[in-house]
Amino acid sequence: MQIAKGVEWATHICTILPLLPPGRGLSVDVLAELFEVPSAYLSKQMQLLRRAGIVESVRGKGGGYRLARTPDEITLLDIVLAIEGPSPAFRCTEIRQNGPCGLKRTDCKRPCEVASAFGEAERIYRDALKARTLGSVMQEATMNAKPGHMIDIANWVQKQLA
Amino acid sequence: MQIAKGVEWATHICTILPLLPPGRGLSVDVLAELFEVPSAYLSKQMQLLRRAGIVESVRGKGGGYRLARTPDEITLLDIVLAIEGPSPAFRCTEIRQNGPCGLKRTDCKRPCEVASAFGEAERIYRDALKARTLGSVMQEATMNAKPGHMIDIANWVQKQLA
DNA sequence: CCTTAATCGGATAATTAATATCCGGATAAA
DNA sequence: TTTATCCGGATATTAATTATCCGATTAAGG
Repeated sequence: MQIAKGVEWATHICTILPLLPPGRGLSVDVLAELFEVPSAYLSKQMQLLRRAGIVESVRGKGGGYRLARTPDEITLLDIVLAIEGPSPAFRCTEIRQNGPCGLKRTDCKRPCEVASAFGEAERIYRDALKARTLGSVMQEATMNAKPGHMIDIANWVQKQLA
Repeated sequence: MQIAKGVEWATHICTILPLLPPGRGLSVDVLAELFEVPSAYLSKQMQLLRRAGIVESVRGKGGGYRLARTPDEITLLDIVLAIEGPSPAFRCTEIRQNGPCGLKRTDCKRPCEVASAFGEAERIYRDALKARTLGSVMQEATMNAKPGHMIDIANWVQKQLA
């Protein structure tokens, strides 16, 4: 069970975007350089974030990406769902309907108990991600950061805009 | 993020094994037939369960697999860890150390806040799986099952032993 | 002792998912 | 018009999952 790398990238990037002056955006190339990730692939991830309404894009010269909502209105679950899609991690293949003792379709109105159990755990997982906002992650990161580090980033970002 | 199919198979199989007479085991071929899953691959999954101490194997003629503990002493987390291994789903690649504003290794004593947030959600997920025993899943399945279905399975299993 | 039925574990192949790149088109600023 | 940027489709590469095969070992039963 692996979470896509794009989730890590997207989350870090979303913690950086609020450092921008209002109305401006950061290009994919700048973001890719900031975190040393492949630009063409990152571009795909940013498009997923945009379709999910987490970031918005400005096309053309001087364009780029910026947050579409405030960090407090973005949860980690939003990011996971944007990058990985909505399908649950546990895939029930209904093997209870297989084999010599398999149940008939009509006897399977209720979900399989095994699938239910894993589904419930996954619901709890998603609730935990839903309860964690980007804002709270940023706040924690700012508190723990080496003094001046956030300012360094903000300055570097500013320089890229010119 | 996908959970291996083997987790589904293993869980269903572990709910069947307690139907065996004490001291007997079911062969991989019989188990594979019961659920219509590929026998050679299932064999690998059963070996993983054995190494995790969830089932025990008896080699040679008349041998097979049986539970190594009571269903109440086996949790869904045990099965997931046995099949998927212990590594967490979220992989932190320390991208905070990358790029022009990257932190130095020595400034990264604490875990990254992004990784911590996802790690905490995963801890909650695992706790949920740990709280769910095979016994409780079996109990629920028995209550919801079509009357006589468990007996059908038990009878079919008996027949295979002969 | 020999045959049969079973697991064990290593090697390997096939399939699918994740990661990554490229390019032509659209858009907007200068 | 040129330049910088996102958009989306196509495609390639790499890794993970799924699957198979086979020789070795073990144990039961005649």
